[in-house]
Amino acid sequence: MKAISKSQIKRDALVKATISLVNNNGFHATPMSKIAKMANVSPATIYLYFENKQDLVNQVYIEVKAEFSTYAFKDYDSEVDVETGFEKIWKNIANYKLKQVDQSLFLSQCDNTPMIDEESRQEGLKHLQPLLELWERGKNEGVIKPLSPYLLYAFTIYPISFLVNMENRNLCSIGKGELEKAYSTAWNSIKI
Amino acid sequence: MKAISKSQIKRDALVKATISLVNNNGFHATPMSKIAKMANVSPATIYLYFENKQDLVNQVYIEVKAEFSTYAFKDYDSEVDVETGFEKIWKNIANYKLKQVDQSLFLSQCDNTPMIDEESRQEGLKHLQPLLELWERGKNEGVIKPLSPYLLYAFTIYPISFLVNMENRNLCSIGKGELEKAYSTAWNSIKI
DNA sequence: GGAATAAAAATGAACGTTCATTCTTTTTTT
DNA sequence: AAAAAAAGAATGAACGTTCATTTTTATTCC
Repeated sequence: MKAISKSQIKRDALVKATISLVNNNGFHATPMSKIAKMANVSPATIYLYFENKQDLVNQVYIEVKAEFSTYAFKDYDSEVDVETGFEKIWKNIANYKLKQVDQSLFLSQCDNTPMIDEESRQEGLKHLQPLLELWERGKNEGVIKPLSPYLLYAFTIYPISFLVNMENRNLCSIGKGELEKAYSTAWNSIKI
Repeated sequence: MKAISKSQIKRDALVKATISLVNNNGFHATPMSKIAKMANVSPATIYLYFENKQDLVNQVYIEVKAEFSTYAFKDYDSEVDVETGFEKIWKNIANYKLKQVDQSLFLSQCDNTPMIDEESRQEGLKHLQPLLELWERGKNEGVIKPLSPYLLYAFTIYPISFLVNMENRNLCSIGKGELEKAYSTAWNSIKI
């Protein structure tokens, strides 16, 4: 059992509060005072852990993105055949987004607003490499259509965000069956 | 030629300024004073046209969404066969998003943040009816897979936003060829 | 081991700034 | 000359951040 320091607990509480409040109110409508209150901490304490508000969200973004990427490639073996590998990664991502709803909403807000530094955004992009390599291999093997990574991403991964957002607003519900349908739609759109 | 009143010109300038500034800075980091300055108007004048800041963005959202929907169904004939109709609508939407980049970015920000009232959001959703009807017909005729409208939207229309966002950040470029590839990927993913 | 003391962590109040909105006055239109 | 539209300056509230102080933790010495 890894010991978790007290200050790590406080930092985590701050990160969690930030995600929740930014999801509900947006970055600029989330005062430091509220973040502090939700984390049961004095406003001044935030500045022991983070330089300023911008630094706070940048760090939260990078951490959430890293957690997401780790989950995305959990139990993924890069030696496995392309379709199997793709299914693994796709379902990992879908499961992450369905389970970690707060994190997903936060990321989708970061990715669609000027809330995050361009630098931190680049930082968060790095982790997707294994998926890009899998696609490259798939194209070489003639299993995947010769499309740019952007197109592949747009038609297979990006749609998941939409579905999760809709489910989160209670506009639709995604059960096992829907998820399976979504997966085969995704694969269908890029397989040869 | 339709006469455009002076106050309509001013209102338009305010709408335009709002879109531009919100795209670059986000809703809450866009002060009324800057909107006024960009529209060559006094801050107080904004309140002759809009109740308050929230009302301003709500109205801008609804108007842009309406403009978008009108464009989406331009020259669309609901009698035409499903594939042809879908191609028409899809390409209309893609062209709108590629040409009206500012409007697209604004919408994508509104759709992914708590910036807009839930009420205005509902309002903006109404216009997509003809597409939903086309999909329904496609399913009945056995041309389109039996998927929920959310899935169909997620895998055909939503990806366009991703591509446009990427192009706008100069991360990729979408020419005629890419657009054609994107369209057939979209159709591929939902056709039987 | 436990009192005394130093260091670190945390706090709440305060500061200066910015912002949305309003009020009074001026300019433009009728 | 009256009415409408627009302006700029003023207001009060809210925010990010800092500062002086208190509380907690760690270290030293008996």
